[in-house]
Amino acid sequence: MRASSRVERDRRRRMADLTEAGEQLFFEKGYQHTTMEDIARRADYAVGTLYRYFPSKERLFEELLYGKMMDYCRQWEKVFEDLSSPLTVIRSAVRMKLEFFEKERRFFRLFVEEINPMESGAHTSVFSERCHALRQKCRSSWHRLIRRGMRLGVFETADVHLSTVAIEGAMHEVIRDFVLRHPQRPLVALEGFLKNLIERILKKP
Amino acid sequence: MRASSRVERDRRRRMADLTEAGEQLFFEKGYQHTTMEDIARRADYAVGTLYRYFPSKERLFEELLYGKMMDYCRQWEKVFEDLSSPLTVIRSAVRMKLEFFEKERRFFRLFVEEINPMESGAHTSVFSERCHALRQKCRSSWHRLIRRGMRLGVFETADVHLSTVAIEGAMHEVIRDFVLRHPQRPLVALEGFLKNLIERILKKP
Amino acid sequence: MRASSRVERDRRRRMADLTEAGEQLFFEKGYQHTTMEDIARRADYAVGTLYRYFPSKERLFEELLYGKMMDYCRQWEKVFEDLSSPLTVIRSAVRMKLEFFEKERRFFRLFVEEINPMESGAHTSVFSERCHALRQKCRSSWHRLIRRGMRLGVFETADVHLSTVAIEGAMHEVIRDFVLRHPQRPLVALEGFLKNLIERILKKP
Amino acid sequence: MRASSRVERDRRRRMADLTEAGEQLFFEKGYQHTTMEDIARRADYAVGTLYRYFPSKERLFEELLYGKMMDYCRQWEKVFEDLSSPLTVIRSAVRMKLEFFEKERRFFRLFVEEINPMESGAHTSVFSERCHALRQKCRSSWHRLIRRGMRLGVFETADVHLSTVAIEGAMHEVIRDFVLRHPQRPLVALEGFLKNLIERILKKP
DNA sequence: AATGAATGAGCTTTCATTCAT
DNA sequence: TATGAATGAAAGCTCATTCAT
Repeated sequence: MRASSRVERDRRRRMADLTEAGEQLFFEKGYQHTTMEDIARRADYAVGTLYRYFPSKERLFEELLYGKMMDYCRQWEKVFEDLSSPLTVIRSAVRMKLEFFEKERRFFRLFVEEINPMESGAHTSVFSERCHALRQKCRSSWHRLIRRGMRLGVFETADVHLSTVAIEGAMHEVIRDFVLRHPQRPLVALEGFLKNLIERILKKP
Repeated sequence: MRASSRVERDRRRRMADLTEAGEQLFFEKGYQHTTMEDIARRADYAVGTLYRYFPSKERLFEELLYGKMMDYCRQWEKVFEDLSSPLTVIRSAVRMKLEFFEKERRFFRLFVEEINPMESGAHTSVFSERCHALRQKCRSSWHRLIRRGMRLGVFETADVHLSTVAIEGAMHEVIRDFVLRHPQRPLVALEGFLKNLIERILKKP
Repeated sequence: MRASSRVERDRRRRMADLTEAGEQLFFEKGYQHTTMEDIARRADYAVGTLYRYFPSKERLFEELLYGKMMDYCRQWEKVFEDLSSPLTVIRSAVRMKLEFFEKERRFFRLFVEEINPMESGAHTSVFSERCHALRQKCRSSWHRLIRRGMRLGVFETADVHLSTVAIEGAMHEVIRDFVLRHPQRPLVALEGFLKNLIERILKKP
Repeated sequence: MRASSRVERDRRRRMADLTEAGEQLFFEKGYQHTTMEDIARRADYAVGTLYRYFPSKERLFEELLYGKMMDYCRQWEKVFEDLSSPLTVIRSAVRMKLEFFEKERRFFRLFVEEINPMESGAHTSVFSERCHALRQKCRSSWHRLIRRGMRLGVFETADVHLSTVAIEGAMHEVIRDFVLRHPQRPLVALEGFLKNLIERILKKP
């Protein structure tokens, strides 16, 4: 047990090394222009080794993506466990999202450039089932919050799912625009605007 | 002059043939999986001919994109020339967008899957200067409308640019979600929701 | 018509160049150890060109094989058109086979080493449908001849198919053994033995 | 001696485990498509261990082949020790061959698909010297039998070596054809045909 | 101007073998 | 002695682009 757990831990660490190298390179050169050899070299392994850990380039990418989404999701859900006023939760959610994307600025770029569109993916299979599931989970938190707000009479009655989608679309686009325009400025500058935006979308006047 | 204009006309027609073939195939198989030979064959030209009209695959794509954006932009601007109540203009704009994307459902799929993310394009050069310019132009119409609304006291005071970005992000995401969920239903079903959404974002309570 | 026939002819010639290079190399190094690049280089083309003519290495091999089998089959059938005494036909067939394999010594080596076993091919798909069909055709000639000989009372009654198979197996093994033992001696030395062999297998005592 | 013989016995057993696993896999997936890792896993050893017992994949295969050929040879020679009428010996030999191949149907498939052609082996070295030697030994039995038959005036005078080769070629091809056509039927069905075949090839009319 | 055969660098993936533990 | 992670050369195949006709 001792031994196998060390083995397992080492394996995890190596996978992390490799996805880390992948992340760097995907970010620097884009998914298409990153080769498996690039990644291997960056991580200081041989190509063959890569294939001992990931069955394909696509799956390596998926693993990286899933890992980040897990992190994000965990934090997101923690925020929504808070059962105080919906408006408070929204503020926390906005802040959490900005902080996460701040820390993962590189990943966010990757996300909006390559991953998000893959979701619709008639032509790719990178956005796997389990990634979809995570996305659903995050959206469900929104659903529950919005429904609670409606029951409390704080939020206007409207299509819950569409509202969620609209809010996410708006936030992502605003963050993206900001990142592109002000690559150096901290995202937290958007906090006020986004909080207001969501309130306006949801709140009973 | 006579002759050269006929020549020019033929040239345009051929370019249209080729971008049309490209559009079909990019939609069917994705940009990456469409080859120049595919396009040539579909349009019933030779590969070499393609290269007489477009210097590269990327530029062919760009041409296609630019053409669609021009169409879109022209209609968009016409809508915003209307100087009646901002709320009326919004309703027209929503309807126009939905109708355009309805007619160009294929293109819209392409847009959200492949083009939109290219905009940020550290890794591609498909979203050209002139495409950016068109996008700016469309956004400017929003800017002007929102400012007018503010002056009229109909709209709340807020960051004009960010509001524009938020509205566009929200709309695109809602449409995308709808298209994926209900590939057959007409987009016009979203009209009410979107109009309300924008009003809530902008209107003074 | 004129032009397209020239084009077609050129294409044929090029395919012949390439299969010829393939044949040489497959013979020299074996199928497995011959790379597409080897073949391209030998034929003085680029790898890509190879793939304009053959969709895969396997299919290139199959084409080569099929071409040879066609040649063989054509000559074989001509021999069996002769309706004189079955024993005369057998003598012609033996001579024809020896001459063909003499001319195509290289190919015969390839045949017994790599192709023949592929026929059973649980693990390969090089021996295509149409190759099977050709083999059937050749065997049918034997069938007909043997049946005729039986009707004429010259041949003993026995299982026609099994007899054919036995004769072919015996001939191929004898030729193979001879080729390996006496790489320089002409195959025609086997004529007498093989003719006798077949007669003994078939003839009424 | 005591200890080392136990060690030696264990070593034998392990080698048998490994060749057994190899045989299964070579049969299931073909030599080319079977990897050393497959074999190791099937036999429940580590890859490295495989290399402690066999210096290469090729040699592992050779070992397997040699083992089977030894078995075959031993039985074969026993049959030919019988000094009764040559025709009786032929009948026994046919039966023994059919029984052996029946029991080792898997191996026979492997044999005709992959091993037999390797013998001529310009391109492989699997059919080793010692395998050749065994084959020679088996053929020598035929030689002796045929010569005895000639001396006894039962067999026609003919080239002894070529006759042997012809008989073996015919038998193998007939069995192969039968196995492919009737994967389920017992090979013993061929006994009559093969015995007759050989008699006709050898017997004085 | 139109053609389409030719190019060849580049990709992802495989697997027999090694060697530190 | 047994292990199995690491290796890396080499394979088959693709396709944007060129250029002689």
